[in-house]
Amino acid sequence: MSETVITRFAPSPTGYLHIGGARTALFNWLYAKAKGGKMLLRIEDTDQARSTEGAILAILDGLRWLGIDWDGEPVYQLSRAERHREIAEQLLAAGHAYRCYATPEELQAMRERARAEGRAPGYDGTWRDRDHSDAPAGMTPAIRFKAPREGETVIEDRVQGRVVFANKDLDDLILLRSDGSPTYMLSVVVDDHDMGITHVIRGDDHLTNAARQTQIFKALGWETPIYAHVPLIHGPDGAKLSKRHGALGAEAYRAMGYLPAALRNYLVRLGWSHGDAEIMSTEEMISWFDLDAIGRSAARFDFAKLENLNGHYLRATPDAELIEHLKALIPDLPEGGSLAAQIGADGWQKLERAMPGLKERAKTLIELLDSAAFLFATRPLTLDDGALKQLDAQGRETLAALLPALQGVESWTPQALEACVRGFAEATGRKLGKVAQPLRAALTGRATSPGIFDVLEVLGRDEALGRIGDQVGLGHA
RNA sequence: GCCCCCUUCGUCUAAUGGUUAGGACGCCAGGUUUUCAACCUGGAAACAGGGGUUCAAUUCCCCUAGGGGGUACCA
Repeated sequence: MSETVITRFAPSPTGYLHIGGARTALFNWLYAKAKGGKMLLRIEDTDQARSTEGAILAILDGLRWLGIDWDGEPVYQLSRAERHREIAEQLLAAGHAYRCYATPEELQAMRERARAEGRAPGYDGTWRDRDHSDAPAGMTPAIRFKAPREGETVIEDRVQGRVVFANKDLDDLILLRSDGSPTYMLSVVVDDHDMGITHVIRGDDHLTNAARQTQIFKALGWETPIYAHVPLIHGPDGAKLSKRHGALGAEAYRAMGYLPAALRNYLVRLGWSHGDAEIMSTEEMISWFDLDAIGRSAARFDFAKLENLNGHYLRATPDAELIEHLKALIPDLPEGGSLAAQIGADGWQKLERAMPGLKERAKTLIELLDSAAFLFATRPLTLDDGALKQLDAQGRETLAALLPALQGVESWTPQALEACVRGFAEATGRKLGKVAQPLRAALTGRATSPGIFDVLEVLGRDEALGRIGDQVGLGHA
């Protein structure tokens, strides 16, 4: 018998849902699902100066897009400030905290001095034992935690193993700012306790915090949650993820044309593995996921692998579903408005019919859209360099000879069209490629496209013959 | 500076006190082919360095180097 697992994802709304946060959310979600537990969402907005409404929305949207849901309503940490203050008072009354009257300037000077003397830059504990009556008049103090000075604090981390911190290295942190607002360190402890969090799965940038939080839990006489500190994700060059490379929000990956399922699959394999399994369904992820299989070293973000996975998921997704993804995506693209107009109602039908050939070749939805451009192009087509090369004198001559044969095709089906073109090639002693390539260029304006007989069919008799005519000088139709 | 964590092919990773150190992406070659993809076959590619422990270390221990995180009245 074991208690129900309750995890939480606790982003601070100072920016978008970045890739590291997305993976943390995914791990929390998977673990909760794997254990039949719950994942709660807590918005850590206690830094009022940096938290924004827009960031909250971006994070919630990002999670929804990724297909990660949470149990109950999100908890806004700021709304619990009263409770946090109450606990700070309780700590103060119990002698586990004290009032600190040091000014920011004094603290700054203290740090500089410590640095100059080669000591730890933490708070020196000036007000720890100093009498209350020494307090400067008219000043509201901050409340500091009276951290233990002797001994050590041990974290039994499910990922990192046993991590030991000497208490002398952990200084007296602020619990309540002088304006009475609670700090992150206090709020996290109180909220994790009150929300009944059993497992804290988060980035290993919080490892030191786990030690500090453990001390607070102990002072309060509360049981600590089980910790699992996951290594961070680095940029492709191994450096810390920054806005300049890789630290993009979920919506950026969406805009680049990645599928949520592909991103989930990619992310779950960053730092976690299940034998040789690479491509796995969400159900498989849930049934296989466990904390013990999370590695301890940081991973680099590799777009090439994400693209490969995305291509796989693109091919595996039903055509109609891809259409839905595209319809949702287009309005958010830079040229989305004009593109939507260009496609029109009739274009979506053509797109769906051409989808089997299109999705086979694309790595992202953006590529898919790009390769579908010929469907919506209007005559006469603009030819790219590759197409121009195919449509040299010889190519045009071939098309001119082929045109009558195509005009004579009774039923405009891929099968009939293929029979016609192959027959033409054979009869005139040409290799099929010598016919198919100029044809492709004339029909799509490019040198690459889905199978040429499918292209002919999707375009329809009139449009296809018109495009060929344009290239052999019979332009108009 | 101090504290903590990490180190297997270019990248994500598997495995093991004795293996030809496995898979995936990427790359190269070949096949297939109406193009491009996809697909198939093959190939190059790794245990950071140095000490120990041991009959035997990639695996256990120590040191060095390199990388990362933390060190706020941010979260």
